[in-house]
Amino acid sequence: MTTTPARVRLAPSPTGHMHLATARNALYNFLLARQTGGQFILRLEDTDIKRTLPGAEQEITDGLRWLGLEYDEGPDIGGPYGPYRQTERREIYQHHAGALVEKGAAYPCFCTPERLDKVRQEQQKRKETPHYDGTCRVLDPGDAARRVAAGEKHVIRLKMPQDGVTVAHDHLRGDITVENKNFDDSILLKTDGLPTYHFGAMVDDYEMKITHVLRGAEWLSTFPLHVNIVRAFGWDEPVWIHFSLFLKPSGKGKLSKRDAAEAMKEGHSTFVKDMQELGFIPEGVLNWCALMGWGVPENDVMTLPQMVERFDIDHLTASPAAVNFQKLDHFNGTHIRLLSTEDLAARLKPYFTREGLAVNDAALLKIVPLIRERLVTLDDCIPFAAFFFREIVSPNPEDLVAKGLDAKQSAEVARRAYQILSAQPTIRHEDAEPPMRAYVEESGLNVNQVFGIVRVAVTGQKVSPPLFESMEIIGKEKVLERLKRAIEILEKM
RNA sequence: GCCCCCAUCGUCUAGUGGACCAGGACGCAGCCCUUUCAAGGCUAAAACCGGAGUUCGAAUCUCCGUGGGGGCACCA
Repeated sequence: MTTTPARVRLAPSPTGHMHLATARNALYNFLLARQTGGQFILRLEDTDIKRTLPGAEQEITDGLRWLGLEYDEGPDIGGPYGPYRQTERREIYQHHAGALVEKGAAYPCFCTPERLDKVRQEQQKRKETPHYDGTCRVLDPGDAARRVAAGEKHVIRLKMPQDGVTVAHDHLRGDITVENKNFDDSILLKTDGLPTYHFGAMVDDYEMKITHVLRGAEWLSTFPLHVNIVRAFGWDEPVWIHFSLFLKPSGKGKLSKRDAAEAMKEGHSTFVKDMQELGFIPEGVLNWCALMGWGVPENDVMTLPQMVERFDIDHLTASPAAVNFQKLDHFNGTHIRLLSTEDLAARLKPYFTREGLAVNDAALLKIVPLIRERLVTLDDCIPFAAFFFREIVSPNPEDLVAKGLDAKQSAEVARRAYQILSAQPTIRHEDAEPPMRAYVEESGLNVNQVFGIVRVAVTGQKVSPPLFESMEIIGKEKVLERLKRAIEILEKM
């Protein structure tokens, strides 16, 4: 276990919806920070102006807060190493890029995008790997400096070593060795003066004193480049960890936008913003995400504090993981069952309100224990408990007819139930159930038939929480009213 | 095409050379409980990608295959 405080960061681009994988990455970073008493930092990699989407930053900060992954430093809360948006850090990158050019480790490049495109196309035609041809690498530094001073458009490229190998060390995967001839002289600073991801991230990780870079495996192929940038400066390297990617449920390819739409049809999503609406709770989502890329031998139901305690960067998984929404359902239901009655009631209330139902708080507190173990998602409270808050229920007439009986016989059962219940001083379940059971005995019918009719009459549905406890909450008056209405329906059949 | 990464039940995973006829979880099947639906309890089926090597001993180390994934932008 790491004991020195870790400074870690989540560095998303505000270019789309906050993805599940971002949540998982945030979680792992958060866990390491909390476990070591370090800091979790949010930094926005917003250097691709064209792709930056309004609202995307808000979605990320909202998503993190909803999940309970509070960050210690970030664009909206500031911190000692700000600003935390890369577009606000231009001079810092320019300063560092200049230093690299000074050292001879980088150089200005005046090639136009059009020329580069042409070169690329020709290379592809010759079935070569596309790469920068090095035209400006060999320019005289003095000439280049004069052209820059004259205001000529240019980018800054890293002067990569051309022979030998680069060995980059990943904490999870060990040494990754790549021959340097496979590298390009990558662009560090774009014509617009903003850094590319590669450069911006390395500079900021250094400036922000990041100790552990925990990110997805999509960065693995550029990892040696990043290491070369850090080494060109002579900076200390952080601990690098590239964890597993999330794959489509089929395991074929990484999650895409299309998969989000597909998942929505089944009441799931790969976007964090949808989770709450779909009735998932942060505890469930977090537990689910945590176990894709990290395995525990036993007791895999964990709350955030428990995860903080047990998380271990030495036991992460390197192989990609196919997402399994059934497992999300399972963890969500499990964590719902772990909530206190008051907590669950408070979380359920908005879902009733959303349906236009007026919630009686005292009743809700009594309802929660009845439906708790039936909920997979919070919005399941509607099919299970909406009837408590409706004035009338409208049962499907056919559902009122018990199996093995006809409408007339069923009406008779309902009438007897009405008599028995109206004769009771109270409708508390301990009072109401014994006489009803006695009636079942003497009638020769079975409990399913009798209780089934009453259930449909009183709740309006075939599936409901336990009948007598439910009737107690609904109240004698309403129960009798609903029974009466059911009798009328049956008599008309 | 080139480069890199990965490989245990259908899926997520435990496993760091002997404690493994491979453990847990989801899902699936059966049973129990039960007024419906759940939840819960019990039981079952289900995996070390293939081949060489190292070793007294390999799921674990090495190599080669195969399969899967990621990347090859003035995107991140």
